[in-house]
Amino acid sequence: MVKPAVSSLQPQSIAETPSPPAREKLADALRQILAYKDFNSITNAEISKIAGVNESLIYRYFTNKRGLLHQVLQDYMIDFLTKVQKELKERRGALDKLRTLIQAHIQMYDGNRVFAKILLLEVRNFPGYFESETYQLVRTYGRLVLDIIDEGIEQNEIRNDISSCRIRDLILGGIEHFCMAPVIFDHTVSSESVAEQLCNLIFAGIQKKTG
Amino acid sequence: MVKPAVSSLQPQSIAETPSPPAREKLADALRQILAYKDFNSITNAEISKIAGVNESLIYRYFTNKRGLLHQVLQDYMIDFLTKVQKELKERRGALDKLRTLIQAHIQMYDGNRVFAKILLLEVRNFPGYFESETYQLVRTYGRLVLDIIDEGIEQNEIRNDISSCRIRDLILGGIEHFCMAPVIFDHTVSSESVAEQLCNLIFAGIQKKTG
Amino acid sequence: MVKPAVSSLQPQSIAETPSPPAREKLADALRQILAYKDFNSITNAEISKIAGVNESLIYRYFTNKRGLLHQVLQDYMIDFLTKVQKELKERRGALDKLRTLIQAHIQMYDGNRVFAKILLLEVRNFPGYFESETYQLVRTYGRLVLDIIDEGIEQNEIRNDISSCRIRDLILGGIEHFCMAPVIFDHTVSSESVAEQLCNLIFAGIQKKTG
Amino acid sequence: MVKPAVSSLQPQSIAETPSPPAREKLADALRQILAYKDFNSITNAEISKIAGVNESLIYRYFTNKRGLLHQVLQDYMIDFLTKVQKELKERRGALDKLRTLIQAHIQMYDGNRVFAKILLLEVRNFPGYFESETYQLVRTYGRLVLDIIDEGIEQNEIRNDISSCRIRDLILGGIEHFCMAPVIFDHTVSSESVAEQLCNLIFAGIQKKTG
DNA sequence: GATGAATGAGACTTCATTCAT
DNA sequence: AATGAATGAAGTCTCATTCAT
Repeated sequence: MVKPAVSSLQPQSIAETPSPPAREKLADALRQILAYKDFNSITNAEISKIAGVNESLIYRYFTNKRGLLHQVLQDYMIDFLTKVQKELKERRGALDKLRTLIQAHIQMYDGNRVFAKILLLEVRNFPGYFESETYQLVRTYGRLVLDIIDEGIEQNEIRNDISSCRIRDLILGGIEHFCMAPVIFDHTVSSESVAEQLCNLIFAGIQKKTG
Repeated sequence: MVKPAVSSLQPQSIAETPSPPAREKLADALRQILAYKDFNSITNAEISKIAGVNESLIYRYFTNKRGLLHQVLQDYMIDFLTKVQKELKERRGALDKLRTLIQAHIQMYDGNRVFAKILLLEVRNFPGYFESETYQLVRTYGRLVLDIIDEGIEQNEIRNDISSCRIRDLILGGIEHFCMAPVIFDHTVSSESVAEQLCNLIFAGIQKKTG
Repeated sequence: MVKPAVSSLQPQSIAETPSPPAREKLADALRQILAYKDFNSITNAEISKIAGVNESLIYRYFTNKRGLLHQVLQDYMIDFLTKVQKELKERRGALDKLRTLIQAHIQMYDGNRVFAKILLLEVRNFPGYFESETYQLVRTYGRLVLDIIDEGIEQNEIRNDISSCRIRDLILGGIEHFCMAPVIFDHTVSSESVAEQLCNLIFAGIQKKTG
Repeated sequence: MVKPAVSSLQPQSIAETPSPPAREKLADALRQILAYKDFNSITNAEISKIAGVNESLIYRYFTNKRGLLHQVLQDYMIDFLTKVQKELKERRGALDKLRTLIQAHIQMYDGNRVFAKILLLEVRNFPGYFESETYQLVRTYGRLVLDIIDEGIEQNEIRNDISSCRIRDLILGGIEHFCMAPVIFDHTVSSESVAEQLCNLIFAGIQKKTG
């Protein structure tokens, strides 16, 4: 009878046995509706109606409505991480890698508004999120950025008098803050020029003064 | 009577006739509960019980539970804005002003966790927020930062080859991203040293290269 | 979603798929409580408690409390109409039919006080009632009476110098006015003798003077 | 804390010391609103706003909202009774008196829709009504009709084989039933011709067969 | 004679969630 | 693997009514 504790979100493990159709249909439906509606305003009834499956299946497959949201976010996150890591493999040097990452990040926010909205607007207000497996994936991404910065410091590309965490905060925070308004008010973004400007600013701040 | 549109949350105007005690009691109660509970988990019953007033007064004075939240945020925001503007009056030069502002901002997130949580976690997922009078106050703050940067550009303190908006995004985004984790996981922050590091980074990025 | 207009009380259609137990339980409960309490004094909580089902089911099955009342009235009305029509089939001649109908009507008011109270006291003050499907049933009954009178006029049993509507008003109004006090103050009625008196009076008034 | 028992309606006595203005304003306001709105949909706030006085005065002057309604009805009833009694003084013979009364009654329903609606639709569903002083006035009217009928029986104008109560029920019920629809759906009534028809019918039924 | 704040209560509405089948 | 009924819990909303001043 008690509300399930927040921590009981059991996002399904990443590799899954052949999904029963209903599972995928529900995730598809939520993605589709999130394009024009905020999560709180979406009802289970709506999701399952669009999915064409029974409402209770949300509970069978995703623990609850939040779990479904987290699953959708997780799927997007895995795709994004995979893509970024692939792109980074072709780069040499921390600054080059950062530029690539920043651009990919902004492009993602611009090109996948559903992903962006979930990440920027929909999950943060739910305390259980920060204990979820999904959040661990987001932290993985944060560590990836941190690793690049640390590599840059080691390679003398990046100044070593400032905590690398702070540098990462600036990069990710800058990107997020910039993208927030376009995502909220549905404006497009010229991702390349913005990435260029942000890199220009950040690199000027973090680059090691040679000589 | 038509249902009030989300945007009509009607935050009370700033200067108010002697507010009835109940109004203040409700706002106090919500502030108090937000210290240990997220907004969604707080019920109207809980708020009014702690306030020691009748539940329906939430609707009389704040339209609904969200409106009460927005009012609380607005009260904090007004205090913060007033404080920052006062401090800025004693500063000369854009960089000095930015340093003052960044430090005040971080100190606020550190010292007033309820304010910080509302701003960083609780309001963004509600679409009506971005049409509220409360959000306009937040934008006022954003413009304040922008004005300082523009002043700095005019005075040749800050480089003019990057949009001032981008600079602002970096500053505010950096602050927010840094403060996010401490706010979520209830860690303290050594606001001075962090402000110092962020200023150091940002100023290196935005300062006009002389010569 | 727009608030449902009063007229959309949506009484369920007469022939229904196997009604879920809860639906019937709620109707039963209201009938039971109406025996000793007026509709306005009955709360949703009381109805659902006696029904042993959840309060919200009132809204699922009947739109609202009024809708439940109308449904109960409609069920009674259908039974009554069916019974009267069956009895009338065995009668020949308008006056004979009227006598049968008048007696059945009074007997119903006497024997089913809940039905009587709803019809005489509880629905009239609600404007939406007169646009409801339930009210249409009541009008159907009115037309039935009218048809008998018209038949009587055609067959020269009933005078043709007075509008048949007026005759119907007299019959139905007389019955209602007579039954009002017994219903309100819970007195019994000797329906046969009263029906006899009313018929005697009315028939004397409406009969065609032969010769 | 308990709801006042229905019987505690204390309609003000008929002759009153010079009414404070507010009292009359409230009654006027209710009369005015009842012209286009049913009693349940009218709020105290609305009444007092239109009256231009404070809401609480309803309680000072009329015990509660119902009391105000009853007072308005009572005022109308007194006027009506006075008028009818005056008209009757000029008539001789029971049938003549009944004709006068029936016509006055229908004319009242037609000419004063607020009075009609209160009497036909708004008070009956409130159990306390039947214990109120106001209802006693209505019964007074009923007795007046009865007295005329009894007089007619004594004078051999009216048949003596039927209870006079039954005759009264037929008269008053017939009038009410006829007027119900016009009042509900706001149609006008040609009171004279209707009165004529009803009298024609009723008199044919109740007249003593001479010879 | 009057006011405005506060109260209590109940209707209404909507959901997420659970459960029996 | 799925379904539909039922539940519990709040938020929302609106009032009549009371009370202190």
